[in-house]
Amino acid sequence: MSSFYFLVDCNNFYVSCERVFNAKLIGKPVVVLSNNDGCVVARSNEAKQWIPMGVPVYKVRGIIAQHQVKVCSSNYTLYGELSRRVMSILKKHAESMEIYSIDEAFLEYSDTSKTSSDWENLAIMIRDAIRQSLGIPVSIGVGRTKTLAKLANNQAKKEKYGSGFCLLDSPERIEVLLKKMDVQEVWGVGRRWAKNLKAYGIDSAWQLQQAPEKLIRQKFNIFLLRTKLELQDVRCLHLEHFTPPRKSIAVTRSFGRKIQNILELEQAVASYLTRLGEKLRLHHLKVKKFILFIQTSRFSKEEYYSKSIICTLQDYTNNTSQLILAGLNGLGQIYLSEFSYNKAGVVAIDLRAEDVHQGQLFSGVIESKAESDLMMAVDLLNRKYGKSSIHYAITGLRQDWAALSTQKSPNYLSSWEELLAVS
DNA sequence: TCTGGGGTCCTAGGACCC
DNA sequence: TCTGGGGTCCTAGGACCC
Repeated sequence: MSSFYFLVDCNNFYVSCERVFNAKLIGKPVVVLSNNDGCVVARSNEAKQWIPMGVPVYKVRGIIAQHQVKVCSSNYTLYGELSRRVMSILKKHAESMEIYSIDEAFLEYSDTSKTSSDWENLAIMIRDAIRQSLGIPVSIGVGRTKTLAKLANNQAKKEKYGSGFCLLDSPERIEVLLKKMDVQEVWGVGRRWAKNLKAYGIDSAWQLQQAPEKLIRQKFNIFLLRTKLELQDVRCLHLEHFTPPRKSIAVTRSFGRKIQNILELEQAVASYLTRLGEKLRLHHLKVKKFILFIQTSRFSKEEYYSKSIICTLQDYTNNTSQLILAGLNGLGQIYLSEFSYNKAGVVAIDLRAEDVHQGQLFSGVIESKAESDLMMAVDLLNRKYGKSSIHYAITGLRQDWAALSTQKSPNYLSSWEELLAVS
């Protein structure tokens, strides 16, 4: 007998986080918006009936007003902090655990003598522990494979007045659930593949489980084959106990308005590279190459332009001035003055741990201690006195091209100035 | 007027090399 | 004039996830 996986997933996580600190949001329809205040990225149960996931806000302004839906800008610092607390509670209840995303974790239990009701009691205990200490509701799906645990979790979330728990411990239960589930609800099957699968007559999760291996392998790929096997209760994916090293780190943003002027574009690129430098230093990484891209809006009627360039540093670095120098050089090569841009970004690739030294014998660039000390001092001051207290002049003072975030909740947990006052 | 951001992995085509 | 086969790298794009 193999072990069981519990997939614990926080319900409407961002909305639940906002509710922890603002009781007025409880029981009301609430949505949380993306960075740019552009799209809806989380909805409370009350809001789900009217507002689709991912919809641009301007399309649902009317509905928001009509039903008095509360609107929050996203506050990732707050969500990250609450996530850390959820995970530390889960860890106490698990034999081993993998943090899968900001609001989900897989727990593994190998005790095979437990009955169905033992598993349910364990799940209820975990759920109540998190609700009581943090006020965050969770749903729990249980299965022998990760894919089945995910699917069980989907089901647990659907049961409106149920326990938020679903267990798949027998072939009969698996069959009943898979027959109810559309193939697109399976973890790893997105919109495109669902459409292709349906063209082969595979509409439900059950039909995918039953589909010939040869078809899946030939018309799709090895990933989907693995998913199919996991639906058959054959374990292909295991718990990942350590987080693999990052392969890329990105800073990309849409602007609050369109930019045509290269000077403003330079400000944006320099700002993003400043942020990239901070992220690199935070993760103790250095970069040799980064992708710089600029693009016009995909939704605009005007001609679409999207161009990227790989900027190569002389040596691995996390020094902001060197990043900016290389970035501005790259920007000059891809910028065309006839377009109005709505987004830019930088993506660090070719990363290396900070402590690996491999000097370039002939490059003549050996990073001085003075330079890295300077970066450390800048990071320290910006953490202490707030973002961009110290910054490069090229990043601009006004930044009126930057996107807005108008409904943001305070950083209740991570900033002394914004701590919740109890009177 | 206003359509997110940050990841992973795979594939296909062209350039170039032997 | 005939124009192979296999490898790598680069670039762009597409699929998926949260």
